[in-house]
Order: sequence, then structure tokens, then C-alpha cells
Amino acid sequence: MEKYPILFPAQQSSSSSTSFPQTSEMLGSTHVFGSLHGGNSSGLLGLKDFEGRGMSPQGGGAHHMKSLASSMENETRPDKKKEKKVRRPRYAFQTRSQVDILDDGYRWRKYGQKAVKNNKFPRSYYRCTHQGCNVKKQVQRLSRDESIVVTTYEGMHSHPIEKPNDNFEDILNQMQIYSNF
DNA sequence: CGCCTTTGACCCGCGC
DNA sequence: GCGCGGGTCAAAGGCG
Repeated sequence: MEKYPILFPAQQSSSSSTSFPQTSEMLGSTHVFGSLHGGNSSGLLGLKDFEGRGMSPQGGGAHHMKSLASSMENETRPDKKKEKKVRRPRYAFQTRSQVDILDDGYRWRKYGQKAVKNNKFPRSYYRCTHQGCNVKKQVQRLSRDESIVVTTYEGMHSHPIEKPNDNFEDILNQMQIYSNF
């Protein structure tokens, strides 16, 4: 796959213009944010209020992996000093798009893909490639509505956007603002 | 050549 | 205790 500058425009009209031929789509996305605090309807689906109970943000939990004996720079498990239960909120957004990956200006690296039950489409896991940035996101498509793509963000970026991206950056900022509270 | 996707194995919490 | 579902890692391959 390639990373196109923007994926909102219909793929059939491959006019190399960076503009948005379908502004309504963008408005649709914005509307999603609008209903973020409004709640309900098809705008925003309930976000998982699972505050990461099983997941740890830092290498602690993310590094459990298989019990290898060689590279265990971090504390193994004998010293269970994991008093840091950092709960990390997750924010889900739903967008109408024909493509799964929406380019929000950050660079993501895919690190997994799993099939979801009751869903014929798999879920993809992405992580921000910026060093020290632990932001993750997962993209999922509803089998009910193939035209709906759910994107769940986890964490917040603490570094500038790498790729300038029209006014989409503004939406990103709004998202972060909402996430902060 | 470097970055990214793919893919199977592995880990963990939870329910039965 | 075992199986299931969800989440992550890491090796290998692909593509610009």
C-alpha cells in the first residue's frame, strides 16, 4: 500500500489535486466530532470505557511477550513493582470512507491485524513511528456497514505533525482538545 | 537500502 | 484449568 497525501477524495477520480472534491465528506467527519459531546445517533459509537485495565503504557506490559531469557533489560516479573496503573483513555471515531486508512498527518506503522468476532473484516493496529510517542490507533470496518470505518485512538501525540495536510490538521487539533478533557 | 506490511506465534484476562 | 477473544511481537518479504 502506498500512503497517499489524502484519502478522502474518491479513488476513482484520481485527479492529482490535493483539494477535496467531496467537501461533504469532510463535513461528515466534522459532524462526527460535533456529536462527540452531543452523543448518540450514528455519529459516534460508544467508546470503550475500558480504561486500559490490562494494558500498561510503558514497556512494563508491552514487553511481557514470550519469556525469553536473553534480552530482558526491563524488570522481569519477580519484582512486581508495577504500581503504575496508568489508565489510558481511548477515543473512537467513525468515518464514512472507502479506504481504511485515513491519513491524519502522522506516520503510522502497522504492527498487527486480527480478525474480530461478529465481523467479517479484520481490525488493524497501528502505532506512531515517532520516537517516544506511544500513540496507537486501530482501524476497524463494520461488517454491518461496509462504508463505515471506525478509528480508535489511544494516547496523544506530543510532537508536531510531520506532514502538513490542509485543514485536516485543524480537525486533529480539535480532537486532541476534546481528548484532553 | 530503509521503511513498512504481512503473518504466525505468543501472552493475558476472563468466563465457563 | 482450559478455551476463547483480543492485543502485541518479531522475522521475513515487499516496494519505492
